[in-house]
Amino acid sequence: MSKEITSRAADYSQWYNDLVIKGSLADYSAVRGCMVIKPYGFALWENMQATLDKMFKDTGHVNAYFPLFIPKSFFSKEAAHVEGFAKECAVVTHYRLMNDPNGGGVVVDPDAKLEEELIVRPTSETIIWNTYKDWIQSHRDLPLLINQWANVVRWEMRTRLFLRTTEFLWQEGHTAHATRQEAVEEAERMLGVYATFVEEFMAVPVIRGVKTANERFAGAEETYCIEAMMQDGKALQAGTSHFLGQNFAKAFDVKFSNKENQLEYVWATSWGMTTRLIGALVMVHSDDDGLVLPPRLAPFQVVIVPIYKGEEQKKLIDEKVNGIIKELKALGVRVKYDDNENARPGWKFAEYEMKGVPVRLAIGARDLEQNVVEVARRDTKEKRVVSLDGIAQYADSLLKEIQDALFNKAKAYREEHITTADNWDEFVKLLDEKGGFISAHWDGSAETEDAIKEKTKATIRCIPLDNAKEDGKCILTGKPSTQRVLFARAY
RNA sequence: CGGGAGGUAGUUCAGCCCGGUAGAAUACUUGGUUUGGGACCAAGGGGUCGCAGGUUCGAAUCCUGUCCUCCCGACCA
Repeated sequence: MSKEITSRAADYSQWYNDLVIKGSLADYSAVRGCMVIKPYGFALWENMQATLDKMFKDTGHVNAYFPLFIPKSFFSKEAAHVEGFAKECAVVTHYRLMNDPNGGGVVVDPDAKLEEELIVRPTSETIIWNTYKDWIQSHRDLPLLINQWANVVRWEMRTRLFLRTTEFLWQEGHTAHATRQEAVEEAERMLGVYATFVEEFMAVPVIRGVKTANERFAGAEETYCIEAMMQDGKALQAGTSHFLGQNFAKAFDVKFSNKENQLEYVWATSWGMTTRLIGALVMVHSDDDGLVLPPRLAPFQVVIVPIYKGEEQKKLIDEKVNGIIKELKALGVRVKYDDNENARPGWKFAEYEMKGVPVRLAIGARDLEQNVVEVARRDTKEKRVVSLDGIAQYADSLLKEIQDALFNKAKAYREEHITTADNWDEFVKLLDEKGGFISAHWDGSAETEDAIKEKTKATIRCIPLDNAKEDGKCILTGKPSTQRVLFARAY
């Protein structure tokens, strides 16, 4: 990487950190690599959770909860899985503290050593499949469609707010099926759910695809993914859905009797989305004035700021605003009336822009006289004076307009940043100067993929699902290829 | 784990090179005036300068060690 690109990346990181912190989403905590999600950020997460949870239930899933701790031995049952996760786990070795006999503090009681260490889950496949073994006997027990909302811990070397924290919140779906076909369909269905959520609610366009063998989840036969493009031209994996084949069923001996009374291993999927998506939201839509949140997920969709001198004016404004709030709520709009006397209007304007509230209404005595209100939209920063008559409907339709505008803007940016490259020089130049996805031929071998990563830091983000077949030559080796794949530098 | 930067008031940082009473902005408290884009005036509270040693009459400042944080890389959702 050139010096210039390195410093640009650092600037972008700084920009991103500032947005997250000043936008009141989260902050660093006292614990290495962990963050505190603040109430505003958590409200955003709750909206995301609620939306996804409904989508899961609409597709037949139910929620359950499995333990935080996983016996170490469970990890040795699936070889590929342990290979993928063993290096980055927090391990519980003791269960008691004691006063330090040498003075002051508290130390781990050496007598309280656990017989078998417990792993703080980095993902729950093992504990869940150990449980499924007891739950599945017959084809009548299938399919088993379960989701869990939980926290997991991965001891990553380097962390970034939301994008890669030591502890993060997520949902993980774990399903069991009688046939390969059914499991594959489930994995594809959930990828569709994710794509719909990210595009329609987060207003972030994604590319649906499958991972190459190198990038596949540890223990999966196929990993489906959605890939998004950030404003700095780097890619971000926004969700994955795995077809696990019979790997975990075999590792944990989960068999069922089919209709012919023959024992078969079940077929599995798992799929997950995390608080990382909040980072994606920030990186895709925000600008130098702060966050820009999509209306469908914003904790507050409309904020109303009164401007007044004296109690009398305030009273008149309150009266009018209460009516508007009622109408907005009837339309299902999340609205906040900020009549806090301690902050002045200008301060509030800046504050809500920083927090990314999609629509702001400013209403003062002057407006009341003329029966109007100032409407400001966050995405374009456009201000317009609008009649108070029908203002709720106006705001509501403006929210929909903003939602669409955000998606279209992000999509236009994404489209501009998918470029084809037909030879190595072009490929490298695009990566260094433009970034984004680069559509290029690859000979299909893991060695070539590794070599490209080694040379450029770019990885194959995905092989798009609707990929057109096209004969060509691999950009690195010149060997024949049947289709283009998407490369990018990624988070 | 490698490379870089840094740890001083709640926060952001100056002071360090060249040792001599602990600073600014902002935030906070009180009072007043303000209120259409982060107001102003006045008064006030708040820091064992990351930690431990060393040099010195004297250390935020120099030396040694150590811990932690951020950024870049490797790893990853």
